[in-house]
Amino acid sequence: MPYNHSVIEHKWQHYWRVNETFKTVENENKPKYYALDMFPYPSGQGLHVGHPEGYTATDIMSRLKRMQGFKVLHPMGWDAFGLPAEQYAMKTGHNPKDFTAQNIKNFKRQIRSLGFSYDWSREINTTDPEYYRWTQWIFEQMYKKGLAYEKETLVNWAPDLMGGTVVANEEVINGKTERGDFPVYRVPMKQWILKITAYADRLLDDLDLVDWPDSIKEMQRNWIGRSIGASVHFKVEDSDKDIEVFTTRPDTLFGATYMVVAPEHEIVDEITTPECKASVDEYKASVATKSDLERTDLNKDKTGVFTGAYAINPVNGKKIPVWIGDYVLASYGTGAIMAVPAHDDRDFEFATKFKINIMPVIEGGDVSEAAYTGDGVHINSDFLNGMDKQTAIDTMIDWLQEHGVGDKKVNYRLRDWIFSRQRYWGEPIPVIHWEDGETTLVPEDQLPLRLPAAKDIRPSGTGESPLANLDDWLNVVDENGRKGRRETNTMPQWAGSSWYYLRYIDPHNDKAIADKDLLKEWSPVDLYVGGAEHAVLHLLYARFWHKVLYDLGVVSTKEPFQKLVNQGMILGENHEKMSKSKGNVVNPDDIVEKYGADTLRMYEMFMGPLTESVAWSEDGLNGSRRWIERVWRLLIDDNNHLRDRVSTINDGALDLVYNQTVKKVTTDYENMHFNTAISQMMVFVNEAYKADSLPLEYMEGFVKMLSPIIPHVAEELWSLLGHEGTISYEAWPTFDESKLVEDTVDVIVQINGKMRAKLSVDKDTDKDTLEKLAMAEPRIQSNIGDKTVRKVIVIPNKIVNIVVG
RNA sequence: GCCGCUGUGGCGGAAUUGGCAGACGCGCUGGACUCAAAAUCCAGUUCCUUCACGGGAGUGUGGGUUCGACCCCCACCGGCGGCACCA
Repeated sequence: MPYNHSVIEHKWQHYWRVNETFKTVENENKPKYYALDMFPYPSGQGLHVGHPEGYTATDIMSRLKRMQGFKVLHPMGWDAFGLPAEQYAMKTGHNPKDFTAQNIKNFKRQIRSLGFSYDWSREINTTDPEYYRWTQWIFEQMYKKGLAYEKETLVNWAPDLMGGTVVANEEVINGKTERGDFPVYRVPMKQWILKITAYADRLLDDLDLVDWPDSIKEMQRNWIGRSIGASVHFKVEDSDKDIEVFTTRPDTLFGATYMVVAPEHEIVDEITTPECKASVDEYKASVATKSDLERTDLNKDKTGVFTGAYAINPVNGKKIPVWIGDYVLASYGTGAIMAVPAHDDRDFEFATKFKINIMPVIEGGDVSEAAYTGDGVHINSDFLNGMDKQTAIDTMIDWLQEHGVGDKKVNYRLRDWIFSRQRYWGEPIPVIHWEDGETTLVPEDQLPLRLPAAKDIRPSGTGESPLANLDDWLNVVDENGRKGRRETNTMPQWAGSSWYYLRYIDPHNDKAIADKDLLKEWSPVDLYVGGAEHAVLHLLYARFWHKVLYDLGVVSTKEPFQKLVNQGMILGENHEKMSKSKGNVVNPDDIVEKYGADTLRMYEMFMGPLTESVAWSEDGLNGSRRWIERVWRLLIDDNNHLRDRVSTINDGALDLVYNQTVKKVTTDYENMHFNTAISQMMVFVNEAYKADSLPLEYMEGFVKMLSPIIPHVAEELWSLLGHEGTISYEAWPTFDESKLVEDTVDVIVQINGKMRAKLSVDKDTDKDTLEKLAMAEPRIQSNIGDKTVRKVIVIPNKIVNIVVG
């Protein structure tokens, strides 16, 4: 019978399900392996062919490890809060809960059809109250530790998104929202904030502990953006006010010829002179209405106005003007800078435009042309004269400390995480605001604070979430009759995904986020696979929460994800990103139906390295299908019986290639080089087709090696080879090193580095013999001709290179 | 602009430590099987040159180190990703 994917795949998926083949067993005396996929947001569009690429990779690793004697945790779940469900609900009047449940059902059907070895008894869903109960619990622990606080702050307000909502810095791309591309404005609002900056150093330094792609580590380092410098205090002339600045170049303090303060800085109104008040107010107003995009991208031209005030440069007592300008950000450092136009490009541009004095303090460059930002000998700098940059920096910091006007200081580009969202479909923040001004947490024993059912979700119109419309839920009264109002903000989508990998370890625990011993047994995640788009957002937040839980004694590892792999993108056949509008989207359902899940899995692993982006090819897919059929025909005849060629007779013809294949496939799998592992198995099959007899032992080993990639076919072949039950826990094949040793080797003979002949000689033939044999080759002789042999390099078993000239 | 990655046949991609460039697959060409076609099996397939043996060129470009470079170094060009007034 020819290979019938549909019958086989249904048969084995059913078998795995009823036998609970992949149920994780705890407390077994085996090494553990935790293989995790980034769980999906169950969108209405269903699965995309990009999803199974990463899922297949972790599935191969899970199946390999089981056969290598590991206990494996390989779960799946749903990151199901999120914007699209709420948008859909608002548009249609449906409930996001029902809509989400329906999408999950479809996603689960699709994922199951691909034959992944998930332990579905551990499935989690971030929108399940029994799950978000613990998301809220973690928030409460943060609140108690002072890591969650409310503050009136400048937020990224996107009035056109979902009836108006606040988005995190990380969700703003070029001054527009990541989702939907709406303009973002900076407005003050009271928000919940998580103090991620308190962990900045550890988030940076502990990157050294994990095995992640360098690019991701680098992106996180840049995002955290630690810079070391100094703070310097400048007195405002004729006032008791003081302006503190942060600078990485305290060595250039003698070149500071003016200061700039962010327009939003509170000191602006205090120091602005009456003559300048009108122009300052006008400037502040114009800045306030600008979106971030207009302040940055669209307007590279520097703007600003003079406040009328002067500050005193502490190092030389000179009077310098204080300006305001929006090129200084209120949110970084102290919101004020000392400007050194001679040695900073931005200050140079500003000073040139406003004709402010430019004073060089380092030799090199020409300050009439451009700022000089390189190293050099300091000049015009009193006690720093003659020093290089680093010496001058150290000397100046000492001076500032001695005179009490400054100190060494570290600053971060990373800002605290604005955690509130003005949305319905998210975890309610478990907080009550009382009429007397007190703010309390919902007591832990009353968690989860459930999201109220709502038929009609509408924007509140006030900038608050739709929860503000739901009076029954909103208003509370305590035992003393004190009235309170629930927090109407909900958590961002990143909340549930910041700790889900822990819940899989003990998903039904109603006493704790997970049992402490089980957390110890399974942490950390050994392999985490997902897209690079989460490089900073999800991965930084999850690391932050993990460290908080570490400090609370909940988890025992410093880092959550030991090894991280980013799979590449699967592009459309036209080499462009798959999208509906381009019409190049491939639906996995169609592929599974027509070719089978095994073909899809095999093709996605064979098309190129896991980490690279590769274009889809229907021909390539078809080739994978044909190879599976070729494997099938190698072993199975037309009557669905094992071929007679498969027997216990071993004539030795396949010894070498089989042992090579076991060795290469094993190491390639372990290094996740699936494309080359497959090509080695293809080589093996090509050899097997030429062999007279197919030793049973080798065929069984081969089927085992196939099983992580094409598990349904492998299970069926395993049965046809005469075995009962599943192949999933059979011992991984081993190779015989002695069979890999060949007695003769090919040695290349080169002339001036160009290959001219090949010698087939006994292994370990000595240098002299090799040289003589090489010289005796007719082709070598004719190539040397009448030229002089200058030198002969001989590397036994490899090469003879004859240098002539 | 800055940071990181990347560049190999008609296509997807291999090449462990500096040692046969192009494994494996797709496509294409030829042969076997067939009345015929499809499927399958076998063989060939970097380019130029040669009937052939052979010879020459060749891993984005230019240079360098080396007996020998896809691999190491320098400069440049193209592609992808990230950051982008962060003082």
